[in-house]
Amino acid sequence: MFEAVKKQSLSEEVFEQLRARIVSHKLKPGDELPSERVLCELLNVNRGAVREGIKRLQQAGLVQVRHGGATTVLDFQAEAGLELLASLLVNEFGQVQSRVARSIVRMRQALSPEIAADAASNRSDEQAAKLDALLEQMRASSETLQRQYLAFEFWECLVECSNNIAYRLAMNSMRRAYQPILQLMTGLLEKSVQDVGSFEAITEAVHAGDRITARQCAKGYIDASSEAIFQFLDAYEQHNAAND
Amino acid sequence: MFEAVKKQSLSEEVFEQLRARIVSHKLKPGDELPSERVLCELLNVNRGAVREGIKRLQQAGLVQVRHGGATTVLDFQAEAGLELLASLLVNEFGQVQSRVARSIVRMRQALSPEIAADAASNRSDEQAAKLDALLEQMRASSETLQRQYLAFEFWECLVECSNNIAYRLAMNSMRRAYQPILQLMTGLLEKSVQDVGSFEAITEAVHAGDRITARQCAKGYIDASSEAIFQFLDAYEQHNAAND
DNA sequence: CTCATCAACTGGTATGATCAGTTGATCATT
DNA sequence: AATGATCAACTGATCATACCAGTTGATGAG
Repeated sequence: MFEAVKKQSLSEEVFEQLRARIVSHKLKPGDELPSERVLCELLNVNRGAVREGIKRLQQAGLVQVRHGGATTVLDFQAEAGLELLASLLVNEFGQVQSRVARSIVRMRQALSPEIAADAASNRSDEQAAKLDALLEQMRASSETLQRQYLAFEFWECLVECSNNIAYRLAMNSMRRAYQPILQLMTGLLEKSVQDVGSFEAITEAVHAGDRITARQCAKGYIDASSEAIFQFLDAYEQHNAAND
Repeated sequence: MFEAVKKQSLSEEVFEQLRARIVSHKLKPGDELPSERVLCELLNVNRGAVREGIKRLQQAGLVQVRHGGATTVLDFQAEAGLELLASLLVNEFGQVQSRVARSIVRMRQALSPEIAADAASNRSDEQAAKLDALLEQMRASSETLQRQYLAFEFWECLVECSNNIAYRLAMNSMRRAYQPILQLMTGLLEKSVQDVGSFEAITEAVHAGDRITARQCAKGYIDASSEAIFQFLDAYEQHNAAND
């Protein structure tokens, strides 16, 4: 019903504005940012705010700062890390970039079977028990939305089972990217979420430590769910193309 | 021969110190950072420097800042993005964390075949030509080290061919992590790098747009190379365990 | 016990001065 | 002409000191 009022600090605003200009290529790699003192004037904020915003750009791999020289824009495709996905998925006009969406779904599709396989090899007993608990909740749940959340939790848990920190961090980055548009996907994933059987099969294989079966079941599930999204994106692209 | 002298800014120093304490769990999730004014005293720097450092921590997903309240440490395993890998691979004493190394190699192993498959589907003609050029250089090259660099370039190019921004950003994050210890791996990868045949087969499949073959060849190559690293890590772990 | 108030924290913003690298023009030396 | 010193004019980096704004918990009136 209610939601927390958004309040953005000045440095965040600075970061956002510059980030948007960079990812939209209004500022191209090699371009030089205005000097901090000039940015203060342009954005009408104090220099500290500008510097803090730039520090974040630097941390995100979007700019290079050199003492004494100008701050230059980097090629984010070559330099930035996976967390930039969240910035790329939705463009400046609020439209979902279908190419980015495809990329995310595709990467998830590529990783999921291997995550399940590693989960089967590496899970601890408590982790396996947690999978069981989630499965039980899924069986008991009737609402689609809740089921979807449980499905995501199930995957998070599988990632934890895999004992692979890279998988986990990558999933964090991907989650950050699609979280804001999750409600768009409800209904789209309805069919695959109702398929509790796949989750049961995966859980069983993970319990048994059966890599092969875990991988296979996960692949079956994730391929179907990915395909649904790809088809939706096809339609979405055609719709956008028609409105040009 | 020569290398650029390193110089670290104060805010970077602040960031590094806090980051190290967080990833080493000296500061646990939920812990509160000292107030900015206190940190100034402790670190003997200006408050601006402290704030800039904290902005970077915030950007990295390591802390949560609340106006009026204390800055709290987040659970980086649950919150941070993939670029944190670089911070995790080497611990505070300069030792490589083999669990993290395994994670990286495993993720690379999981992604590479799919990258090759997508490259076969999506490559442009110029990208395919670039693969050819790299392959030619590899054939001509005799030094192991140079070959290794070319091999990495080849993979970067494949990622570019895949037209998948998520793959690309993920690879950036992983590269940042292992780049600093690349020289440790020379020799380890010697055998797989000398195997130009695999690269030829992948290139050919990508040219032909043959997803299946591209995936298969890539898998063959990456599995062998990963296996070599895993065996090394086994030995490395036993060596470390023996010295306890 | 409830609730308003307020003091004492916390982070956020503002200003202005100064330190410290970088760059390019200038000019004397070779 | 080539080299290297010097200097002015940028750039970012650091500092000190205010003050604004949100949070928290103790205090005290009702």
